[in-house]
Amino acid sequence: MTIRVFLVDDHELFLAGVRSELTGAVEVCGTASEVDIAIELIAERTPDVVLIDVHMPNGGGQRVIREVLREQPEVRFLALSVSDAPDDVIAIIRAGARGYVTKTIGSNELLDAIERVHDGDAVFSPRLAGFVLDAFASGPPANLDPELDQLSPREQQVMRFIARGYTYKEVARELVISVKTVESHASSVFRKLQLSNRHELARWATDRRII
Amino acid sequence: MTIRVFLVDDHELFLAGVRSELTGAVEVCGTASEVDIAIELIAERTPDVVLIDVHMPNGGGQRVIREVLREQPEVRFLALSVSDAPDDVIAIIRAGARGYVTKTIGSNELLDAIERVHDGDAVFSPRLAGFVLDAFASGPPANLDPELDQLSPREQQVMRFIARGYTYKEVARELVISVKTVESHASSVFRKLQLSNRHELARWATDRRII
DNA sequence: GACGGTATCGGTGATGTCCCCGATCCATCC
DNA sequence: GGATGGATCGGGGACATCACCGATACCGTC
Repeated sequence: MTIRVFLVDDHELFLAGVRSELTGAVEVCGTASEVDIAIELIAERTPDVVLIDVHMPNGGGQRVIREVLREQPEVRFLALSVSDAPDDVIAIIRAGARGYVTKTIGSNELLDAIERVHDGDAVFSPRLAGFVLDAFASGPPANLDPELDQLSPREQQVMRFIARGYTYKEVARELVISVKTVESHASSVFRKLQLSNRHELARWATDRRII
Repeated sequence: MTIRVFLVDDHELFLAGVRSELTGAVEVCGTASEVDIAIELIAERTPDVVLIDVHMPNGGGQRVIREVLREQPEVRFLALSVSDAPDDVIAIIRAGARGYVTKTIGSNELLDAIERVHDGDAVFSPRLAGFVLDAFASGPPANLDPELDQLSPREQQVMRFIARGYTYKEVARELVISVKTVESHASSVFRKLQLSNRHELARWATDRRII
């Protein structure tokens, strides 16, 4: 099946360019040039991969990533930026992006990067690779945590609420499912992470900057 | 009644000097020249005020303050240091010290500082005062938090355990009291801080770097 | 000596937490 | 096409949490 890709960039010309380059190879299921619209549309279209610009008014790519991952942890983000500044890379990876490439990239390489991110790889432009490894050594970026991958998307979602101190009832209301289902997911989370209660989970999550 | 004072400094000569200067005016109930020994002896002797050096091997004065306050929140700490570096002052105050004076101080002024700390005042060497006020403006040092003073020492003690995720039963075992007493203290804490459950308390405490 | 605050302990009861057990539905994999 | 695992839901039960009662005792202040 073709990969469903969503594009976010505040430069509409660039958006159109990328769209025409990608069409045929992947399914471009939507585009947005504003942060708030992007968050809404991604929730609606449920793409596999989101190509996202870093610098945008009203919160930038980071905000989109955080907002979307809270509700849809299974969406993969690939940052696409003109900048190769370390701070930008760190910020966007910490927000939860799975990769970072500069806009100098060619369409073939971009397609390759999209496929690799879709398969779960972390992708970085060659000249960023060395720097990224350094950053990993000092502080591991949140979402590439192998322990998190043990959890199904739904379990991650429930886990984030529990760690924030929501009661099961509140989580059930948020996700529009039954309390018993929340209990099931919570039990799975505890078992998989080898934690014994929600307090340990809260500490676990804050230590890893997941919440 | 005379104030019971404990001295901690890794320079034994200095320790002896201060001891002889203070004896008569206050009761020196013990001294220590190592961090671990200090923690043990303070727990045993329960002094009113601890005079403590900032720079020491194995954790420094900060570690002593944190460890002791966890179990004995009513003990007052007065830092006594050769340094007047802003970083040192910030660190030790954040750890929970009630005052900071340099070793250039005379015995009369030191006695006065001890009495004022014992009475609950915050004491700083004159040339540090301006700097301290600046620090307050940017980030209020943890333990001079007015909200914390609403809580009795016992309540603070219980609060710290609760905020760390201990169950009431575990707190009861730690403090060797009944579960019902822990519940009473917890209820008082919630009422005084206007919080409704332990999760809010945990967030409240971490926001203020109390735990 | 009365009063207020702290520390201690107990009972009752509603609700929340977490475990055990069960079940159905659906997508993917071999 | 059956096996596997995820997502959904339910019952029952042990225990934890927290509020609202109550009580006694020790302090210090006024």
